[in-house]
Amino acid sequence: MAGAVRREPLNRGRVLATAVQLADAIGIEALSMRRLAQELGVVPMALYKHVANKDQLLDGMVDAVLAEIDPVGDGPWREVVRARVLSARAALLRHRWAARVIETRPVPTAAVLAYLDSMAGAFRSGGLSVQLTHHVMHAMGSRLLGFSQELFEASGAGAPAPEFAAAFPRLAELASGGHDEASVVGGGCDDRFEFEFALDLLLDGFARLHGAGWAPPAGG
Amino acid sequence: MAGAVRREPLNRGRVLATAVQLADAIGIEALSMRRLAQELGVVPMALYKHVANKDQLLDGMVDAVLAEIDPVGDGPWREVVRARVLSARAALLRHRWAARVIETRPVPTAAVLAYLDSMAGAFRSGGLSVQLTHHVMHAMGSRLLGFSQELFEASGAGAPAPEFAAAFPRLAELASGGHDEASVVGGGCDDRFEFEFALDLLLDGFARLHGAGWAPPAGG
DNA sequence: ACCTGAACACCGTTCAAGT
DNA sequence: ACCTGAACACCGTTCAAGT
Repeated sequence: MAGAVRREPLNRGRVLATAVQLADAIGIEALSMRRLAQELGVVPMALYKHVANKDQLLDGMVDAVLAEIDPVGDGPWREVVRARVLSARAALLRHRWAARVIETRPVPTAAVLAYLDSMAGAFRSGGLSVQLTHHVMHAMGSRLLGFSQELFEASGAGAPAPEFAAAFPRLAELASGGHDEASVVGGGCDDRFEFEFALDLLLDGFARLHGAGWAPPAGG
Repeated sequence: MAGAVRREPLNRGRVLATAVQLADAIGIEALSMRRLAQELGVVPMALYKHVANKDQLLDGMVDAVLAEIDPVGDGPWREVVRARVLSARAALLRHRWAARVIETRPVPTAAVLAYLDSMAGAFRSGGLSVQLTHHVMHAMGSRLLGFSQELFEASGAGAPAPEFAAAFPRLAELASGGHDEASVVGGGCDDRFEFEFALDLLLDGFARLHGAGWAPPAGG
């Protein structure tokens, strides 16, 4: 107990793990280098010995989240892809800020590329041609990583306000009628159902094209 | 010429129009209230008479871009939706920052809701049930507005670097083989083709479900 | 009615030191 | 080798004035 307790020295892993937890807790927009330093009981500049700058911190945080996704499994390509995407989705739901950060990063990290590479491999191993796999990867887009941005938040409350229904009648009828009662506990909508609906629609489409011997359009 | 030239007074429209142009020119991340004020030859605080804060400025900019999208046309729902989505895509390509800002806004503006309402109306007018329209709107996600985030930029150069190909062989083969030569001028990939591939796959899937009398799953 | 100036509480980051 | 302190050039925004 003589003098201050000797802090265990920082390292990159501790910086990243703390950044992930802190972003989970306070949101990504509130995560600053200064706030993170404070959380670690350190002066802001101490972080720069372990992380080149804030961009590299964000990249490291993304990689930490990706590391939580299950590896590709065995079986028919459709099931392999489906299971992995849902595993990715589970990881991103544990860290709500991650989808936005991934979208925002200008250059993908090696871990993101490795993930995408393994997904392309799953389609190719299933027998899809290079060309079809290329288009399929684009068509999946962010769904490969288990997310797709929502243009309108589920917005909690069951029935829309009267002014809303008057101004946007088509949206209002969707909000009230989109799910049968059994699946809507307390109003709102079943995000997992919506995600799987689109995912399966896409996978069905890919399977159909593949089964029909899809080839690039002749003209160009 | 006696004294300073009298500046014409600011108004909300001029603030928003200048903000849109400035974001086109310098990028959204460089667009600050201070930089915009400078562009208008005015002190930063002058803006706050016409726009409550930066969030409201961004909302106004989004609405300005949405106003460039063609209204819904006449015809079969599939064609109506397809044409409108491609019109939205054209508007968003004119303002590359807009997709990111739309994704980022926590609450949709009235103009965004009106747009979505009209798209829901297009599906409903085509005879799709409320339930199917609900899922269809979710499945379209940001594609309703003509964009879908790319996890990897087309990344210009035709053939991937050798180190890349070694580390990510499945991605490398897609990069080189994804398009036939006629459609790939100078390497890279045809974004419009990819967008329409996914769009048509989804629309085909919706039409198939609708034609087959799709109803919500029995169990819940 | 519209614009200004100074100030506040924040950012990420550089540089030159401390132990 | 690792951490610190002071400083720089930025943010968005409030408040109290100016014309």
